[in-house]
Amino acid sequence: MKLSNFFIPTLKETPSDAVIPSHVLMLRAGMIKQLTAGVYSYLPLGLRVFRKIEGIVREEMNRIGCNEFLLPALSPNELWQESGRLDFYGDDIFRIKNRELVLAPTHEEVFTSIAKPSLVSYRNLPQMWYQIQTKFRNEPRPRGGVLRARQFTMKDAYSFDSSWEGLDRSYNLQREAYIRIFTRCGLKFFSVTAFNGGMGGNESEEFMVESQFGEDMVMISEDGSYAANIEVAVSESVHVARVGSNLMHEKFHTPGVKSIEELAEFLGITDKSRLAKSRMFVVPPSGEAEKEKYVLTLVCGDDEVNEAKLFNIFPNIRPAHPDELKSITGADAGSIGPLGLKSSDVIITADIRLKDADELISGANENDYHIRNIDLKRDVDGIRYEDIRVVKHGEKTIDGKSTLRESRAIEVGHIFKLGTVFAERLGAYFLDEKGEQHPLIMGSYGIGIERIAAAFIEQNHDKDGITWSGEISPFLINLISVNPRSEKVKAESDRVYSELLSGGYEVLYDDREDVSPGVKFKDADLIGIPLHIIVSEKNLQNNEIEVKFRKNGQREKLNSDEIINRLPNFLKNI
RNA sequence: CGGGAUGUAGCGUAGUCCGGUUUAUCGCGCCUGCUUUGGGAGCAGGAGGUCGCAGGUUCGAAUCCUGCCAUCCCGACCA
Repeated sequence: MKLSNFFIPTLKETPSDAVIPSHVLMLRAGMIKQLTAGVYSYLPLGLRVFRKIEGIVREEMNRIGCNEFLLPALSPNELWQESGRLDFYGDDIFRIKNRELVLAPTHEEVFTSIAKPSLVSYRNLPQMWYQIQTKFRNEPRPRGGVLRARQFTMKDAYSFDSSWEGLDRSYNLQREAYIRIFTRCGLKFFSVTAFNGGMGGNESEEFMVESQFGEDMVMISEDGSYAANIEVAVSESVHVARVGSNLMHEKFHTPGVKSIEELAEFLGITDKSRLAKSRMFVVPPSGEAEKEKYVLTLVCGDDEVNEAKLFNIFPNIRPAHPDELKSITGADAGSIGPLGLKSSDVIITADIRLKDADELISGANENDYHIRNIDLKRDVDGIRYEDIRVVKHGEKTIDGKSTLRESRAIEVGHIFKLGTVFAERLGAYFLDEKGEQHPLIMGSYGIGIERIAAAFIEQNHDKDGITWSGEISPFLINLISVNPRSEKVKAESDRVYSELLSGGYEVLYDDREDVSPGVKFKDADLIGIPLHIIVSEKNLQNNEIEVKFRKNGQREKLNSDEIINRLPNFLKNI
């Protein structure tokens, strides 16, 4: 490709809207251009990278016997009502105003609707289907360029099995394909156990790239034996010891005390573990016959409730609104607790750290009053103990052998075992060997195409620009004709270019005549193609041309035929 | 949706507090000519603006007031 007719609008200055390195560099290297918040045009150079990533994904999906589809982005409301997700997604789904259609944010429904009339016998199973397609999500806050966009490309795959063992096999095939994909893309990555998002199913793993600009918090053990999204992470639980004094609980006046910090200060203590922190949640009714339920959570004063963990115990749970709080407890936030609740429909759930703890202090469900000497074992009937707290940096792993470190990461892929939720909701059943009907057992597997590119750039850049390597580089070689106005230089660069092309190399040829050498070198470093070949008057006097490795800046001057002969070796080292 | 910030040419910006020699600043980029060609060239000339939008105050508004819109950041949210 000749740069003189390839459109790469590089920018000398950092656009003021971009903050994180991958976003800045994608804009500066002319890969993408923002159209509106969270929506990007892919320019020729960026598209080349995204297409390469798609190519790798496609190869690895095909390798495991996954069938490529291409489904529409437009999708009838009816289908989403059937699965219950029109309401579930709420404002996050784009709706078409003049038709009963949505722009699909994902494709479980549509794929299942295809499976339903076709995968009707165990003889049709298993099947694995995928597509690489544009997704639309009305993200409340897009950020980081293509890291979180409202329109983006996703590889989404779905498996259909007739048994749970079959699901395990499909899941593992996908899992292995993911490892090959991210490895081929040149990412340093790891996987973590993850939140299933409340969509049912059991096992779920996210593929993560560690980055200070990532949106996910993960807990990683120092010995590498454990990694989990903070939403599900567990640690060795340090129990609050039972004192056994059997002191009677008593109410006391705490004027103006609203937070655990204020309570600790009021009491003049620093250890907050016995200050039981209470929060009220509401569980919506799951069926017509059911009533709304309330859940009061208790964690140590120095802990936080993990709402994702809570969601797994109580589906669709949400925090109570202030007015609900008042009517359920009789008090406002800051004064609520497990004793003396106004409503009798409250399930009290304490974190396992507080199992059978006593001498606790909590709100009295009366503004400006707290109660001391609460004994959960003695005073709270029907209390449940669950792991509902957020794990903290520096805690021990659950086996006590290593220490957990908190880190940020970019999620580039997510695989999980959906189970039968969708098949049941959409009525996709098959007959087994005995003629019995069962719902299809599904798995769902996603990869963010642009996110891989962004994550790669986060891991591979320096002060001058991107440092591509491996299979996703837009080109392998950047041929720079330092001064093509010189007949000699032009003739030799043209000759080298055609030799490289006939050798099957992907070459970006900077043949621009009206641009100074400095601009060419700066652009080459910014775009970051791994190997530069430089043809200049100076070197030609010694009958030489030059190779430069973008990443480490190493250079070598040699006769041009020799360079071309040694290219396979040079390219091995990038 | 809460909190913060910003909006001036393709990009980056000065001016805004304290309204008036402002014909809106400067750099990059762009156009023309000449020179230049190993790290974002030099000289000369030139084009390019509803100062986000709408209203208001005023003799006079980029500047003050009101409303709206857009973009970014933090948070909430994000199977």
